[in-house]
Amino acid sequence: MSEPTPNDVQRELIESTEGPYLVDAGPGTGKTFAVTRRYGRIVDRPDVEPEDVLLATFTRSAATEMKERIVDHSGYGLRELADAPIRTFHSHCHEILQEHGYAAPTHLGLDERITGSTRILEDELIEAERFREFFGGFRDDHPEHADFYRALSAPGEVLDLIEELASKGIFPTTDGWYRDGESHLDGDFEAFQERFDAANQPRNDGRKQSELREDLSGFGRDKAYRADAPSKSTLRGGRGTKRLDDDVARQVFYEERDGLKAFVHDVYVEYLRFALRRNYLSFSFLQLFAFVLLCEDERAREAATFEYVIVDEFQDTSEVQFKLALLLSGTENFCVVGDWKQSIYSFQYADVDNILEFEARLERFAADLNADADRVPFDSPDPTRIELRENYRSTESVIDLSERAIVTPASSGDTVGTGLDDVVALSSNAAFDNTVVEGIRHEDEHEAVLSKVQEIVGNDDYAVEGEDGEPRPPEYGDIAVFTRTRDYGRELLDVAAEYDFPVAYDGGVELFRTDPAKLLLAWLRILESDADRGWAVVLERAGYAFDEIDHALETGTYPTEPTEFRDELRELESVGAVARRVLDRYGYAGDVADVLLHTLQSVHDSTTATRGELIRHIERGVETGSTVDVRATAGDDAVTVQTIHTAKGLEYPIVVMANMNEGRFPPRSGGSSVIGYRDPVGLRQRKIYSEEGAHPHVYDNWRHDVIRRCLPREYDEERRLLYVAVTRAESHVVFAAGEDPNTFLEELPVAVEEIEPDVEPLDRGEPGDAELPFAVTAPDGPIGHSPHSLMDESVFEEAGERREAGPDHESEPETRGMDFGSRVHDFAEAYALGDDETPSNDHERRIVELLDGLSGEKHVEEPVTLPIDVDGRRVTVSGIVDLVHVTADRVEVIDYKTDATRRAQSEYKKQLSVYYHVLDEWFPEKAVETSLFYTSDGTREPIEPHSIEELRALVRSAEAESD
DNA sequence: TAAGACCGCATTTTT
DNA sequence: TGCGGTCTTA
Repeated sequence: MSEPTPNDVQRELIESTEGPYLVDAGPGTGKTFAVTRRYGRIVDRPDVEPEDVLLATFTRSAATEMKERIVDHSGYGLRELADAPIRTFHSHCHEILQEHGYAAPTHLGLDERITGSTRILEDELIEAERFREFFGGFRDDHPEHADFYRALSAPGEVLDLIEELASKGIFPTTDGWYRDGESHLDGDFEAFQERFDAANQPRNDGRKQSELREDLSGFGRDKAYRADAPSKSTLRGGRGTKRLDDDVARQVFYEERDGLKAFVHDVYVEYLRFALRRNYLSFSFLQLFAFVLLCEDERAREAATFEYVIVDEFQDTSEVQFKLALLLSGTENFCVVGDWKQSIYSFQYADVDNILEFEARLERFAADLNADADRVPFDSPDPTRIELRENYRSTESVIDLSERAIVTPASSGDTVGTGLDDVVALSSNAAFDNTVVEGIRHEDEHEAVLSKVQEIVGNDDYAVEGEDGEPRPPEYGDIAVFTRTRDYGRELLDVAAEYDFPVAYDGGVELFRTDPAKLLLAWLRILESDADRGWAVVLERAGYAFDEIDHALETGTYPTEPTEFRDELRELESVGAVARRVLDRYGYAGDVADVLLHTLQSVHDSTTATRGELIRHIERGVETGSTVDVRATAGDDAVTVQTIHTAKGLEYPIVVMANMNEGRFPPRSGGSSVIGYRDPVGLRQRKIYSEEGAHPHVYDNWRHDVIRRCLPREYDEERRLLYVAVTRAESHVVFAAGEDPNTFLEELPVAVEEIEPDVEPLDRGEPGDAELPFAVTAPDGPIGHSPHSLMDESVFEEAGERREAGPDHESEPETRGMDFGSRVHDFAEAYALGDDETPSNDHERRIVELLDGLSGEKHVEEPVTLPIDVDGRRVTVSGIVDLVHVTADRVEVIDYKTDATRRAQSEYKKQLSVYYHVLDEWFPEKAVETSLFYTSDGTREPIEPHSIEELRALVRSAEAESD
């Protein structure tokens, strides 16, 4: 498409180069066009050189695109702009540190230096490993923080916190906190109280309790608090009470936090030191040191400032990036461009308030930075606001739909903070508007999507705009299917492959968790040692039943055909050749297979890895779920499948928004994080330790449980995600759901039609899955003979159904169709891939038997019941065994929870007594030991189990309680 | 209207 | 583990 002439608003943006600007640039409004023209206009002036203008972007690809577009429309060539500061924040920070950063750490009191050899650590897995290593040493050196180690389940939680603090501009110094960092850690009581009061208003004219009180109806459920916590009824007041006492706000906010702050401070500053000594910087530390340097070193700042600063995709910037941008501005010529409705990277610390509260933040940040020195030129900034309103991408109907989407509640009870008033209305200038917006629904959602696509292709009802501006019937390549999750995308690809359907995946793939990778791993294991775990997978895949495989593994006699294939593989010299043969055998072709081959080949080439090392590499990849980028091959007429995040910035004539099913992202929360930071409440600890007693124990923090319920629920980002998806569409939007459409789909003005999927298989002449018809005699005859594989759920569904229908299933009451099937499946797959698992039913025990014996620790979730005679009556204690350690002659249950103790987990003695008896029952032939296991530091302490008499007493009292 | 029991479900990805 | 939603009971 040729570049249009700018409209009036674009012209204003292009020509108004002096002073601060906030540009609201909605989707399809020609933002890149205007920004690159603006840049060109600035640098084309005789007194301005490219090095006077910073154009900061969020991603490398955006930077590259900007550069290319500028080259097209300015007097500068690509070569002249090669070193121009058109880059990401991170690479610019790197640049600054390279040039002036040598002594940057000294401003925090650190003696270490940043040198030319300091590396940027890009791989987050490697960083996590380094941090674990660091944290281990830190624990040894700092016993004074022992109380906090006990509250952590993984060091990664601390690293997350450090990165979050860094993204906010909260840094440590060797003897305290940088600038006003500490005040942020303390939080702001007034701000908190406001939220508390808002959540604590009775509703329905005082007839209904406040939201906060209602939320706290689960107070203490599945929790163990210390004795000083108020009881649920004390906290909430008796029945009929409508709100919490005002004093609760104060009670929960003010809490001893010095120890916590000291702990976080020490880890933070020591990790900075560790990284510098190891000569590396993480992405967040890059920004941290650049910020400190620009703040403290006037000469460096003067050298680093620009006459013009333009920030693209401003809605994706973090707080510290906003401040960095200010420090880099030598003048007030500061222009930010973005669209708050497309801010979907909060997990990346993007802070949507940077753009929503731009004016206020600009003033506040500038004032903060100028508090003790004259650092930034913004005196009383009065930014001009420019709104790009003309949409060049979509029809009016699509724009209308997107504007509905941004104000649609994400769930029942979700209140939308923003109204349509906050949305800059866009107008379309599409040539025609024949937009179809529809919803389809069928249980087999993948098939439904594919048949819909088939219906659309070549159909004039879904005509799209051709090159000449005239309508033409759509092709596969015009259609994109968006999903929230990679998993869904992968499932869709699998189904599409069955029909030979032209689809291409675009984005990150958990490469080593794909079927081709699993099969390749199996064959490598076979080549290495004829490993049972390899053969089991291969034979499963080839269609053998458990008994047949059992027989083969026991006797070590494998079917002829795969044995020959193995020998054939042995002849091959390179791992790459092996991989290619294996993938060929199963008919794997296409993007994923290509990337797998490429990845493995490059590992092998670069490190001359042995086969064993390659196996470990894949195993590690499976464990960590590391992803590799797969790009859709351009030029193919194929449907693009991608996550919404990947699709940002792209456009397609037709968008299918898939997986509009019940179940949303949980609102952003600390997850399993124990120590967290939230703006109004500062640094908080979610778990606390008991300080007294022989058995230090970690409890939940009741204060935190109240506080978190006062904070607003964050569904906004989901709405924005939907907005991004819809606004990718030029002409048509199709929503697709499986069983239950979600609230979004229900609330939008979209008719959802129940359709009958009917995908017509295409034959594009590519190899399909190879059938391998060979048989082996099994001793007891096959359980079943349907083709199945460890990767194929349907087999286990069948197995489950058969079992349910069969005569001998009474012994396993929890056996239920799909549920059962997927459990066996998960088990078999996990086991085959090397996870430790303990069988919980006959099927699983069989799998283990046939996949060879296993010793060591196993996670199980086995419900157990222990019948005991109490006062002549037979009662049952029930619970869940969680973690077992088995060796040849000894067995030990490490973690057991009774149903009662699931609610109050401190009742160690009761637990131990119960599992002591359970173990005897389970493993009559092995010596049974009991031990106490603290997750925090891995130590085990023996405890005397209760006698059966004491146990009876416990049961009696438990019964009395429940009466 | 409130409280309790129970069930099902647990991300996205860039530097 | 930990929560939100829904269904059941008070």
